[in-house]
Amino acid sequence: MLSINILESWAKGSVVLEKEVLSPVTKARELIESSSFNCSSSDNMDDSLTNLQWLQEFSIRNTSGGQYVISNNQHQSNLYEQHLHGDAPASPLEGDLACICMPLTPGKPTATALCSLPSMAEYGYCAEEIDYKTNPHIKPPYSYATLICLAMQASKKSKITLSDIYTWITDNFCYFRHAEPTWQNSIRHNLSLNKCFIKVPRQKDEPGKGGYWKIDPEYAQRLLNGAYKKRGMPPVQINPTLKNQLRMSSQPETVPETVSTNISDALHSTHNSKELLEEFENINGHDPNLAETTLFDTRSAVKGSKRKYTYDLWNSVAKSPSRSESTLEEPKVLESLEGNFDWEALLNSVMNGDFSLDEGGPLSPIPQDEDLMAHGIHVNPLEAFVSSAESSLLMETQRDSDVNVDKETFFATDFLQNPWSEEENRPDLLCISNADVNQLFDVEHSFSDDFDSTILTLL
DNA sequence: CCTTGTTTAGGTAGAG
DNA sequence: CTCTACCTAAACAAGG
Repeated sequence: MLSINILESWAKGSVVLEKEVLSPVTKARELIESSSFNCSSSDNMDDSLTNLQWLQEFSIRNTSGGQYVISNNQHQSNLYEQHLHGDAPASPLEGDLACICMPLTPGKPTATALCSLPSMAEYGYCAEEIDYKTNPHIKPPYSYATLICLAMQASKKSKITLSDIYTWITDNFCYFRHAEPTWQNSIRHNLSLNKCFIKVPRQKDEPGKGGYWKIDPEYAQRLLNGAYKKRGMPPVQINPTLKNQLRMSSQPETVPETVSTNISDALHSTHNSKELLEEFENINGHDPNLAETTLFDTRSAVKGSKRKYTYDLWNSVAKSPSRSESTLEEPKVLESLEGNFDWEALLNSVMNGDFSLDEGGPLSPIPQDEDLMAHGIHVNPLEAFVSSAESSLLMETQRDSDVNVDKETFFATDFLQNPWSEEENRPDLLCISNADVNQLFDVEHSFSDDFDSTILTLL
């Protein structure tokens, strides 16, 4: 039962997580993956936030350790076929190819993904898994701001240097190792222009050049009553320098790794890119871009014919519809009952206590069966997921809009309010609280000792 | 000289 | 068509 309260506390900013209780969900997800759960939908790919297809696409980590379970080829082929024919509903992670499959190796920052976009097929990436960590051809579908934020989160530090950002990105995304260094200019541009990023001057006694960067908590406060905008995933971009090469080859060419992929210890590489992205998605509705737009909803003010980049989150928030309004406008509920559903809703259902996972104690052994508890009743894990999500969504419709806190915004706000601990190397609230479902389900990923100490601190 | 940081300018693409 | 989000390029300055 604790997992529910855990997540509820998590939503409130105080996090209580246990290691073992989530394993049944892992099992459940395995079942979901292996099941023939079929979400027939005519939704286009942009309806990703209310879609269950992506859930089916999840690969589940093997709880026994070792290699992660990767989606079987047949499954991938089906997915690809569906995408090609346009009849496959898009997942919240539609463009987030890194989030479809799990790393092959625990703790190894591989963003393995199923390629399922026609543009990728054009270059021979059909039904292939893409590992952003090793694949230099495909540009990760994440904005620079997202990447910066991920790097910051990965650092587990309150501040991070520009070079650390570079390092993290190149360590986790092979594309940028092979790409022209202009992307670094874009990174700097983002840091400077985006008001959510604030520069922390380096102390005089600190060696090195340049300052540190962190997220401005002020904007977290401003975001409290704000809304966010969701934007679809950017198109997959092929490394232009490799396009011709890819065209020449009918098979995706394996480009040898020329750069070591070792992650800086200072960056606490236990957070790989995929996990971080998932965390963001979990916070912000599973859309990495949403993560960005939530956290760094930028606004460019047009002055005459000249655009000035202000990246003014405050203006954006002020002009955004109220939270309740945006909630009322969300058509997620019905869609979810029609076969599309929101992973966040599922998560919320867990938070609301609708979804009981553990019949033992907080530290009870990992159950070896696939049982789940929903409202005290044994249920099929798959059913549990679906029913809990649906019940949650139904409850959502009946809830007063004032009471119905927009958890996406809340999570994002929570993140911005508590981006990082001031204490170096201490797992901050974000890093814990937004531990995504994958991580929650991931026994192996586990929780560090300092995590436990942090929980005690928070309590 | 290189890195870092700021600023300006122009472009693409999706959504309304 | 406009707005918005995001990207790319480039110029420039400052500092190690």
